[in-house]
Amino acid sequence: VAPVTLMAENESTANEVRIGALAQATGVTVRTLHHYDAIGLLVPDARSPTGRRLYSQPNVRRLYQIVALRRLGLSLEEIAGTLDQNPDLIETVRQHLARVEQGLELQRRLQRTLTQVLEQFERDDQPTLDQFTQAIEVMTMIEDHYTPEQRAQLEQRREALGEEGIRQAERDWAMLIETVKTERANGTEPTAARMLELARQWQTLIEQFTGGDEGMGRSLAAMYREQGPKAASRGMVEPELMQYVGQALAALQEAQ
Amino acid sequence: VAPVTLMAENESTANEVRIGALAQATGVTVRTLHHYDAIGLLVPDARSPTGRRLYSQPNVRRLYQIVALRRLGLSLEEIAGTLDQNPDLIETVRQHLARVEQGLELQRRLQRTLTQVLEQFERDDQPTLDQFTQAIEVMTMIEDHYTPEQRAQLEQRREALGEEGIRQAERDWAMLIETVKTERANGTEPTAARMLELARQWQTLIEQFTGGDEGMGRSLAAMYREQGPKAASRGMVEPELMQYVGQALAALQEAQ
DNA sequence: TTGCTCCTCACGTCACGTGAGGTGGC
DNA sequence: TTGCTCCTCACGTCACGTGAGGTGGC
Repeated sequence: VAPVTLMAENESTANEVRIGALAQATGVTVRTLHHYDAIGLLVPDARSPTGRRLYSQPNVRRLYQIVALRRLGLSLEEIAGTLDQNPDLIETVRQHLARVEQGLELQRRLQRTLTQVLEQFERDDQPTLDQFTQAIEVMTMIEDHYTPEQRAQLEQRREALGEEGIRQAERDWAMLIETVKTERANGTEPTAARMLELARQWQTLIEQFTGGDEGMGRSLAAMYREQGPKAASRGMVEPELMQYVGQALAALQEAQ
Repeated sequence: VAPVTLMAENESTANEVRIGALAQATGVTVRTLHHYDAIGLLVPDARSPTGRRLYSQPNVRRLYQIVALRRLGLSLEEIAGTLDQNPDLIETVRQHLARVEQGLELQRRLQRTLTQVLEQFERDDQPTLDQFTQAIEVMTMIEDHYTPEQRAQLEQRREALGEEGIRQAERDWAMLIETVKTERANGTEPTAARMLELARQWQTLIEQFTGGDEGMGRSLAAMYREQGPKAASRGMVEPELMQYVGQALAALQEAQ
């Protein structure tokens, strides 16, 4: 029996390749070929009497195709579909390209967010975790709600203001919000004269931020609408307070 | 017993949040919070007597931090490390940015490969799978071995040649290779006059491809060295034939 | 009694990597 | 007898999604 077995194994080497040789030739691992066999993507045409996988020439050709399509980033399932039901190849690749480009856009966004966050803290000492968290949320919100041009404008304005200017603006806002809160707690009507004056200040601060640009104003408004006042203002303004201020702003509009 | 239980549950709502409310407030799913609990990333400070998770204010704050860091694309493990052993945050982000940029470069490469492959077949009828596989391998090899400038040059040359020109070049190569194969099979010495003439033709075809550019020639040579003649020539030239031609080219050099 | 919230398993995802334990041919 | 190739399980990866089956408070 032994010689016959030997013959069989020897003869087969003519046209059939064993797994190790195939792996080496195509640059994939033996384990990968096991996997492709298991999922039915590439099942060797034959087995030796001792159970070894024997890959035929068509098997080898198919593997080259698999490897090539894998380079394009297609999933094994898509590859199987492409090879077995050969749908429109061009169309498959076109769709895949579209996916890749979407992914690229997301990555670029992430890159911008990371870069901006870094820039903001690079010269500072270590920021606290909460400062950091805030910065990330602000950056993400800006990416979500402003166009590239608007983002460039915001960047310019920040540079023009400088660190001190930004801090001053933050203080201005904090003070104004505190004052409004007090009035509300005291039961002042939103249409009262004192509140109209505060609403005017509110408007001025917003205009300082938008630079009087209407599109910027709309984006800001959309952000408050979609994220809610609390998130959009980084926790500084509760929804109820926003509504109160909204009434005062409306009254101011009418008065003008 | 019942009233006591009720009291406990009611009292706790003052400062502690249940999982549903927390999920809604932060925009994550309940399942995600379960997961963070399971891996120890965010373990609620308390449980109600009936086993419900009760998140304290510090728990909530931590979740906000987790969500923010997750937006940057950090893994949960990295987030845990950042929050618990607070290493240099800036440095962590800087390294992450570097990784993201590496990924971007790979994606851009893939995008180029896909675009080129598409361009090559878009106006044609459906190419065969093998033509397609070949094109992918060629594109990948070009991405691997040529600089962006060289790739632009190649692109220009292709456009200048036009489809017919490219096909002609391919025919020229195929014929020359066939002729050389025959000489070799006939036992012609690589230094024989007939072979020197063929080597001269070989050189001319290479120069046609490189445009006489030295850098391009070096890249081409590196490609043949690193990938092997068979892969680099898309199966047209076996290593033995390449060696034979190499000897003829060397002899030609000396003769000149 | 009927919804709603919450609980704990537990499997599945994608493409393999990495042992573990064993067999067959030089 | 010693390497080397090959074989078949089977667990692990990452961050959850998605049921399955059950409980407690309005």
